[in-house]
Amino acid sequence: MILRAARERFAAQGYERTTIRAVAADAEIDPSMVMRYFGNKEQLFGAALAVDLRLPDLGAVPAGELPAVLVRHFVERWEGDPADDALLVLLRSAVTNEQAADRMREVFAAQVAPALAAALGPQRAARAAGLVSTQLLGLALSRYLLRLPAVTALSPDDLVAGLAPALAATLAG
Amino acid sequence: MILRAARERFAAQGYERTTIRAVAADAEIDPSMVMRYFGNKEQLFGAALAVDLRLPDLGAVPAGELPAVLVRHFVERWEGDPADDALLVLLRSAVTNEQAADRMREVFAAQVAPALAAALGPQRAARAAGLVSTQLLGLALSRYLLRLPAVTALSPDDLVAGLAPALAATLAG
DNA sequence: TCTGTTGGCCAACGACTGTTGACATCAGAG
DNA sequence: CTCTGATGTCAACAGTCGTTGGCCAACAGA
Repeated sequence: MILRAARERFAAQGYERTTIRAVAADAEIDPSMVMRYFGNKEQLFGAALAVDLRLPDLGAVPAGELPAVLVRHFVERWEGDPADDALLVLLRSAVTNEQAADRMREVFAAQVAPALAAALGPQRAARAAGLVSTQLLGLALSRYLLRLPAVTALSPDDLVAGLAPALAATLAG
Repeated sequence: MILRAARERFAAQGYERTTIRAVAADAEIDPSMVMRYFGNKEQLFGAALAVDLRLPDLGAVPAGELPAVLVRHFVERWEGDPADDALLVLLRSAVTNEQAADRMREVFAAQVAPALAAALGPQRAARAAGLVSTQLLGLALSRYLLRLPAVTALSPDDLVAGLAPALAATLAG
C-alpha cells in the first residue's frame, strides 16, 4: 500500500527528505504511479496526515484519574503499531512544514480541546488545554523524536507516575 | 556575517530546506565563499549549532522558587533576540536531523543535567531531569514551532504561573 | 617589481528531485 | 473480434542542489 509506505517514510525522515521515488520503491511500484494516485507530493503528504487520537470520553473518567489516563493513553498510542504512526508523521513534519503545522492545530482544535472540555467544563479546559498539550507533546518530542536518554530510559509506568502529578497540578492551577 | 544568516535560515526552515545559496544571498556574498569558510553544509550547520543555555547557578535558588525560575528563564531565552536563536535552530533541526539530535543530547548532558544536579542533588536530579526537559521542550515546541493558539495566547506570566506548579509536582514526586 | 596571500565572483559539474507523457499490457464490455 | 479504461513501465524534462575550480583584484612584504 502506497499510503503505508508514505507514512513510514514521512514519519522516519520528515517531509523534505522523503522522496516520491523512495516511497514508490518501498511500495514496489513506479514513481509515476504515486503521482497518478495522489496528484503530487503535497497531496500524498496530506493523505498521510489523517490522524485520529482515539481519545476516550474523558467526561466518563473520574476527575482524579484524568491525568494518569491521559498520559497512559498517549504513551500507548505512540508506543503502538509503528505502521500506524500518523501521529509521529504529523509531529515530525509539523516542525518544518507549515501544512503539517496547520493540520496539527486542527487536530488540537477538533480532538484535544473538545475532549478536555467534556472533562473539565469549557472554562477550565480553555485555560488548561494549551498547557496540557505542551506537556504531552513535550513527552513525544523528547522520547520519540529526540530520544533523550533520560526520557527513553523511563518505563511507561515511570512516565505515568512522573507526569500525572504534573498534569494534575496544571489542571488544578 | 555568514553565521548569523545561516542561523536565521536554519532556525526558520530547518536543515534540509535551507540552501547554501540562500544563506550566501542573505549574507550578500557568493555561495562558494560559504564553502571556503566552512567546508561544506554539514560543517556550517555544526557551527550554527553552538548553544549556551546560560543557565544560572540553580544551587543558589531557593528550592521553592526553582520551578518558576526555570520556566521564566527559558521563556525569556526564547522570546529574546531572534538573531541569537541557536536554541531554536537546534530544536527545529533536531527533529529531522540526527547530527542536531546528537547535539541536543550533548547540550542536555552538559548543561541541563549538571544544573539540576546542583539544585536537587544527583539522585533526585537523575530522576527528574528527563521529565523537566520534557515539559520545557514541550513548551518551546508548542509555542514557538507549532504555534498552537492555545499556547501562544498565554503571556509569559501565564506560562510561569501555569507551568511552575507542574514542574514543582514532578520535582517533588 | 615580483610574489604570495586573501577575499571575491563566475560558470560549470554531476547528482537528485518532482513531474510528465508516450507506450505497453490486459481484462472485460459491446 | 474491437474498443475502452484501468494498471503499469520507461525515459526524459526542467529545475535545484552541493560542490569545484578557474580567474580576477587588492595588497603586503621582499
